[in-house]
Amino acid sequence: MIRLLIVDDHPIVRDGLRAAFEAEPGIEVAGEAANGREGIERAAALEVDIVLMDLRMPEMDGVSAITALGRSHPHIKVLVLTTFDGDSDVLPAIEAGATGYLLKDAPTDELLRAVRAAAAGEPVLSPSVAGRLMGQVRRPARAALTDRELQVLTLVADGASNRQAAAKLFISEASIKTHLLHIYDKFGVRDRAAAVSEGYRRGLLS
Amino acid sequence: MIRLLIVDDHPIVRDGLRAAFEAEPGIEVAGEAANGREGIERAAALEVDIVLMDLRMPEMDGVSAITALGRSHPHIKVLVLTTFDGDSDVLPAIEAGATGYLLKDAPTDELLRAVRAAAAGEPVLSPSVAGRLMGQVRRPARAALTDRELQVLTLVADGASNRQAAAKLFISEASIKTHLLHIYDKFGVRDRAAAVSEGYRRGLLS
DNA sequence: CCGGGCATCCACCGATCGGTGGATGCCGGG
DNA sequence: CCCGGCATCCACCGATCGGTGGATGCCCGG
Repeated sequence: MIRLLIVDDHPIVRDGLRAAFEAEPGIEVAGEAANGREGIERAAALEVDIVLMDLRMPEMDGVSAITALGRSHPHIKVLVLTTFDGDSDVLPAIEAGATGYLLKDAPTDELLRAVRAAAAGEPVLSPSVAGRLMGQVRRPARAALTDRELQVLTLVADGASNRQAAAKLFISEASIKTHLLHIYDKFGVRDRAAAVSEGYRRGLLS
Repeated sequence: MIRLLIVDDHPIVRDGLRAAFEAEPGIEVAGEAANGREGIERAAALEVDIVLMDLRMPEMDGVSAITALGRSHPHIKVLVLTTFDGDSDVLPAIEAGATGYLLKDAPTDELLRAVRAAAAGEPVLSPSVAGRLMGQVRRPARAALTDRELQVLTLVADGASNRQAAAKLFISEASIKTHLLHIYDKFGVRDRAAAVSEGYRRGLLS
């Protein structure tokens, strides 16, 4: 019997998932949780085998929860189940140790197969995610911004000139420019407007 | 008997909703649809009273579907049911004639009350949406961009200089600058980077 | 102990941008 | 029929930005 934990902040999604598994032989929904923190607690307490985890949740997001679970209970498999095809957390989730990645618009039987596959230790990727993964992996590996660079980018997105950003961060205008140039490099763009755009697309801004 | 149509591109969400209503006396789930186009067809064919409509869907989005339904079948009530609190289509949906607006993380009983209220002709707003509505309404009324302005903004977001944008649109650089100045006005910003940022925040870019 | 990543600073230059103050033609609503 | 919104174009100027090619000090990890 595969013991399952559903972690999602939307009651409706939880209900839908529970309904999908309820009738299924060999799979048992052991419990639910509405955020990452609850998810970690219950995954341990209920001794589950598989966790179905949403990424965007209050309290503690999915990626953090996956990281924590991986440390404390490395035998528990985590299947990420998210709404967004364009979700910017796809890669972080996999890096954090997710066993698989599914989109919520997957048909129910694909869900069931995925859970069984994950229980057997196989990695699971929905086709669209697999495609994105391959595309991203051959890319420069999504250079992450440093804290400082993100601060600068945020200020620029809010309309600050280099001078104003410098004033807010108590550093010189020259440093702002350097940070921006580094950001341009990492993003593969040539000006602040495109950098802001890329920042949103990568989920670094909002 | 209230006849209901569920329109959402995620089978799991449809299942969850169907399960929530199945047991409910006086409410009958007459059918489901996976996108706006199907939704319009089935709403008419199945003679439903209420449509539960997601906004983000392939083929035809929710706002377009609501607009079309409002024209062809004004007596059918549409309840928007979306995942995102920060969804930028909240206002367009209401302008398009949605009877109500709910977030999918609403508890099941709130859903039921909402459907009954909508059937009775009452407008339905989940508290968080009501708050945002009020906040927005007192704001400058979200000046919409013209088609041309949006084209320019999109190009700028992709890193185009004024000159490059001009070349792509077969107009002069001066016109690009004029369009940008109009955009700055409407957005209340002073430079292209902030305009791009605002474009994303308002859901005009992605 | 030394290399490398990070944050910080500097100067100089050409290119671009934003601001101002116009003008024209088209179209649709009052 | 005229006004207003929209798209288009023009010129000019100062401010800002992006590019280049450096430099320093810090701290972490091999």
